Amino acid sequence: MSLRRARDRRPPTDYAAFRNAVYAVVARIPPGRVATYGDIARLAGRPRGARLVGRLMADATAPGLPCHRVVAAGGALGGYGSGPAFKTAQLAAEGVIVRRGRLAEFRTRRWVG
DNA sequence: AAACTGACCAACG
DNA sequence: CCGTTGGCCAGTT
Repeated sequence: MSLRRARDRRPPTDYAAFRNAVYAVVARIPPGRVATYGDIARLAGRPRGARLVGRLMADATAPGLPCHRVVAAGGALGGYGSGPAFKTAQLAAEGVIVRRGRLAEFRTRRWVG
């Protein structure tokens, strides 16, 4: 059989299914809690798909999807279509404080399913 | 078809 | 605690 790099690329996942899985996971993040793009990717079955999750969030049109609860690794804020100030405000409304682009208490606020 | 582009991430210095 | 670097993966040029 042909050698494949140990790096072991892509389990053959189809994008549509992955997208649905991502939406489903994001919808389950409780208010006042957050998950990272990488967390979502992993929970949706694509451990190295963090960037794809970012794309999906950027494209997401689904109303009511709490994409503001999806943040970057290490407790950084991560991006947001309507700007970081808006994301910060939405998090603040749930009691999650963001200072200098960092989440306070990220460790304990993080939701891992 | 090759190069570029992200709402990313971990390792390094 | 910053900034850089290399890797990631699908869409867009």
